[in-house]
Formats: sequence, C-alpha cells, structure tokens
Amino acid sequence: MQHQKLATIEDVAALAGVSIATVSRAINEPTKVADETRRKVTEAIARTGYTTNAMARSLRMRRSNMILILAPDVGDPNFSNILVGLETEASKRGYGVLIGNTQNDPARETDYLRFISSNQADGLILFTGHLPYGFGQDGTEGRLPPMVAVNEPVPNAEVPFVGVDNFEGARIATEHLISQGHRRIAFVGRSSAREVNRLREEGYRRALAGAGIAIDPRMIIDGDGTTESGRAAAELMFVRDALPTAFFCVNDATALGVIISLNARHYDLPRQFSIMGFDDISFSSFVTPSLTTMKQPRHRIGEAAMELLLALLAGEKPREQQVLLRAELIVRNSVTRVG
Amino acid sequence: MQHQKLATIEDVAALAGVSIATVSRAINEPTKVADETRRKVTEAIARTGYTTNAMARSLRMRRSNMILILAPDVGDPNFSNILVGLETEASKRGYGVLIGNTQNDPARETDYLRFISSNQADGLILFTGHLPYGFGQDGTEGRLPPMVAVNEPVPNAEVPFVGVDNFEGARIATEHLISQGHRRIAFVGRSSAREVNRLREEGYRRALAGAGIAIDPRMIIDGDGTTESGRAAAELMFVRDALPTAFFCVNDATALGVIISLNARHYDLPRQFSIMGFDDISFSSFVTPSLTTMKQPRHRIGEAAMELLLALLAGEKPREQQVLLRAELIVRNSVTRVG
DNA sequence: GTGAAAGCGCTAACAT
DNA sequence: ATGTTAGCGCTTTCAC
Repeated sequence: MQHQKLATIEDVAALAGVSIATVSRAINEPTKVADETRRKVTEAIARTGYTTNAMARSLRMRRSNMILILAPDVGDPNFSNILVGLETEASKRGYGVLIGNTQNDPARETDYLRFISSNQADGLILFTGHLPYGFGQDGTEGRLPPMVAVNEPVPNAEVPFVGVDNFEGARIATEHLISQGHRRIAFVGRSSAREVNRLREEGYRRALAGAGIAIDPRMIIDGDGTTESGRAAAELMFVRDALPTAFFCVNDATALGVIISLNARHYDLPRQFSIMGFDDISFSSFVTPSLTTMKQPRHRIGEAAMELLLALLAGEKPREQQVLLRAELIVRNSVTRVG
Repeated sequence: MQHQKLATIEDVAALAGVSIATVSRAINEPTKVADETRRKVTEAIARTGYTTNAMARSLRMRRSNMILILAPDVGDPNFSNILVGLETEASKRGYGVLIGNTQNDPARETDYLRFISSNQADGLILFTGHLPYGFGQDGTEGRLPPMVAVNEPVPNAEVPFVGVDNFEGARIATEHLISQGHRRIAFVGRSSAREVNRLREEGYRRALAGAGIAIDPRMIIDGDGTTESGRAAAELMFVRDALPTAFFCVNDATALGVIISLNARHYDLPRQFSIMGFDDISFSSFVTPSLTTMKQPRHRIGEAAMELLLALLAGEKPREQQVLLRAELIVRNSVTRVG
C-alpha cells in the first residue's frame, strides 16, 4: 500500500552528481561535506522530495528512534497529560512514541514486548508499576532494555522512576488542613498494596505528628483510590459514628466519592466538612464544592521521564534512581477554616 | 543500545539444519512446509528465542504494520476511549499504533508526516477534522495514504469517516426532553464553524419541528463546546430574561458549564431546570445533578475505524464514505418531568 | 518441498 | 572531501 513511488538516496545522488555516501553524509554529518557539494545535495533532496527511509536506516543502525509506552489505560485522566509530556519531549528529540494499552492484561503486556525484541522500539516507559509480564524469560533473559517508570515505581527492580513526591505532597496537604484549624482529619484510601497510597499516608502521619496531633486509627480508612471506595469510606465513618472535620483523600477520585456521599446526606459543604484531594484531575475544578487538592506536574513528569530515558539510551548512567517533582497546593472551595 | 545479542533467522536455520528461506516460509506460510521441517524450525525458534526483526521485514516488504494516529490532544476525555478501541483492534490484527499529539499546531502536523513518508506508518487515523497541514505539497503531492477520520469528518476530502450519528442522537435527546413535557427547550452550543455542533443543532430542530413546536431563535445560543461557553450561555439567557425549562447542550462539557451557572444562582436542579448533555464523558455521572446525556460508543468507534483502515490497507474499496454509530440515551438525574 | 541468491535503502569502514 | 563496497535481516523469485 504505497501511496506513491518514493525517491531513494540513489535518486538524490544521481541528480546531485555525487555518490550515495556523500548524500548520506550531507544529511547526517553536514560538516564533513564541502559547502558547494552540500548545496547541490540539498537542492536535489528538495527537487526529489526525498525523505530517509526510516526502516533501512533502523535496520542498518540497529535503533529505531521509537519509544514504547506501556500503560494499563490510556484514558486514565491521570495518565493523559503525562503522555502529552512524554510525547512532546520525544518528538522534540526526533523520537516517535508507540502506545501499548495493556488493560492490566499480562498477555497483552507480553505481546508488546515484541516491539522491543523485534527492534521496533529502543526503550520503554512503564506506567504499570511492574516489569512487563514475560520479561526475564525466553529470549529476553538478557539484560533489560533501557526503561523508566512513571506514575508508579517498580518495586524490587532497578528501574529509574520519575514522579511526584507523594510523601511531601501529602504532608503539605495535611498541613494545609491543620493550618485551617482542623485536628480531626481522616485519611481515606489506605492500601498497603499500593506504594502511592502508602507514601501519601506516611505524609499524612508525618504532618499530624509534626503538629502534635495523635493518630486516631478510626480516622484511617481503607480504599483503593476509586470514587466508589471514597463513597463507601464516608458511609463507613457514619456507621461507626466517628466523624472528622476534614477528609484528606488519597486522590481526587476518592475525594469525589466522599463528596457524593456527603451531598447525598444533605450536608452543607464545605461548611460542615472540609475535603482535600490529591492529583488535580480535570474535573476537580468543576465539582461542587470545587476541590482543594495537590496538583501533579504531569506534563513535567512526562518530559523529565522521557529526558531521562533518552539519556539512558545515549549511554549515560542515571545520576539518581528517583526524580521526585513537587506537587503544588491548589486552593479551591472544598476546604474551609474551622474552630 | 542493544540490550542483548538477538538471534537472527540464520541462527534458527543453522540450528534446524535448513535454509533461511525455509525458516521464513515456516513462519509466514506454514502450509508450504513439510510437517517435520516445520516442527524442527518451531523448535529451533523456541530454543534461540528468535523474533523476526521487524525493521528488516518492513524494509523488504515495504510496509511497517504501523498506524499513525494524529490527534490534537490525547488527553481529551472524548478521545481516550476511541484511542483504546483503535489500539485494541490494531493490536488484535498485528498492527502497532503510533501517537502524534499535534496540539493543533500545523508545524507538528507536518512533522508527523515523516512517519508516513519514511515508511514508518502504513496508514493514518485523523482526529483533527482536517488533512494534515503539508499534505498535497512537496514530495507528498501524489495520492494520499490510506486514512480514516474519526470524531470529526474531514470536509471536502474523500476521507472515510467513522463516528456517532450526531443528527439522530440530538433528535433523540431533544425528543426525550419533549416526552418529559418540555416545550421551551434551549439549544446551547450553536456554531456554524463546527460540523458536529451544526449536526446536533439540526437534530434539535428536527425534533422540535416533529413535535410541532415553533423554533424560538432566542433559545439558540452560540457556544464552542467548552465548559466556559456553557456558563456564559446560561448567564446570557438570564440577562435576556428569556428562560427555557430545559437546556439541551451540544456536549457534556457545555452542560457542565450550564449547571455551574445555575448552581451558582442557587436554583434547585433538576426541579427548576432540566439539563441534557451529549457525549457521556466520564465525570457526567458524578456531577450534581448527574447528567442525562447521549452516550457515544467510543470504543466501538475506534474499533470500527481501525477495521475500516485495515481493510483499506488490504486494498478493499470502502463501501460507504461514512459509518455512523448510534448514540445511546443515558437517563440520569438532570432531566425531570415538567408541566 | 527446499535452497541459492538477489535486493529492499541505508550507514560506515576503508580507500583514495 | 568523496567514492566504493559490505552488510544490517529479511522475503521472494527462480531453480531444482
């Protein structure tokens, strides 16, 4: 399905009256070619409409200038802007970006490795929080390809990570609640299985400790980060009759669930309860009350991760195993002063 | 940056004691190879961990099995599920999917064409509603590569389109409002420049006409589909003091703006005003009141578009220029009976 | 049913 | 500064 007969390097060479090697040089190492020659080649390229055949180049150079991105769900509001950042930086550096949507399906993860093993991608960005299922087996048993994790670190593996500083962000968030006079602050979204949740809980604990507020175990509610889990957590607190004045939620989706529950019970928000989120996903500014939250520098995370990966590809050794970017406090209407 | 020495077809051939041609056949045309030979080859492949070098294959076959997707914003909530559908179908058929995030920047659009002209992609999916800037010029003046438009049709070009039936969907939406007793129904989001808006307005008009309700021009408000435009439109109606009982909004983002405006004025929704959206983006179920809307079959749209593109790639002629999928009425809480 | 060999378009080592 | 040539790994005639 070729839409047209493409010019090759030979056509250009013929037209310019030079050898193909010279054309190649004029393109890739312009300084090594005489000015006049370079001019002729440039003109011949323009006249023929020549573009380098990337397949031939990749075959020869053993690199594709492509990066594979493995994500469980491209549609996740938390991913998409990171994706944009990744793509922007890659594109700027002449790299293309290949999308692998795994839906957490091990078979699909394995399937995507073919892009790596067949030389169609030089490096890997992992959103999944784990090595692709199938790595370290079969033909892939050798060393791993250059890769960088975003969003979620890969435990027990030497994969550099770029992401938000969850601990610090959660600490700042909780301190903000404390600064507004809150002392009975719930944490919604405890999950020992999730590194991100764990870190945010740590930040919460540290902030309370720093303010000399004792931790009340009844104020720490399990949750997996979904809106439904937030709703359920709030309901649980009512059942237990152990109510806080403020909810610090592990993420905005959870906060939304809490708000839904509170609204359904006809509380007047934020007068009766303050709610704090984390992430700043797009609709957080549109909920009622609009959500006070910690904003992840998603675009920057994407750029930084790609930068790091390309450095790895260029043979540089990463100076640090983690790049943590600061989350920014976004004050909206869901948190109010108390006491 | 090779992470390991990869086995080639020669290694497999040597181990199996056959020629590389036979290995190639055993992989690509298994029936043309004797059972016993095929068995030996299969085993050798397993032992060596061989995977076909996609670059060499592409160079030889002049096709990459890659599809380029050009989208103005990968993060758009309306895009992401279409993306998933596209990717799912492509992956199922052995194709990879390359992302081009253009941010409506002509330069970036042009830049991405290199993937096409350098043979890195066989076909094109367009979210942009127009041909990439730069097509029909320079070396690309020949015929266009196989492509399919989604989300927004490409005017004045023979590009097959797969999308939702906007006219029909808007008609159904408006009829739903009418069936709930509404007769003063506003349309928020008129825009002559946007095909999608135009079609949805047409559907609205048709429904009113069908019910014998005269069109009141004051009930049709301009808007570009953003939340802000929805807010502004509602405010405008208050200024004009021409109020409907229901708002049919060109999309959910607009509907959200209307809700924000109405909430800010302390109206009791949906008792005092009904609001209807279009799209069913993810947060529509979480707004208060939760939004009654028309759901776009986004995943299906993606799959159908990719199916069509791959058929085009296989040399089939498209049977129709448009594939329109039905939107589905999702009844939630923002529309209520009146009168 | 299988093998030998050409060649896809390019880069890089070597020669001049 | 430029040209000649080998070869990246594969598919596909063309012989047998």
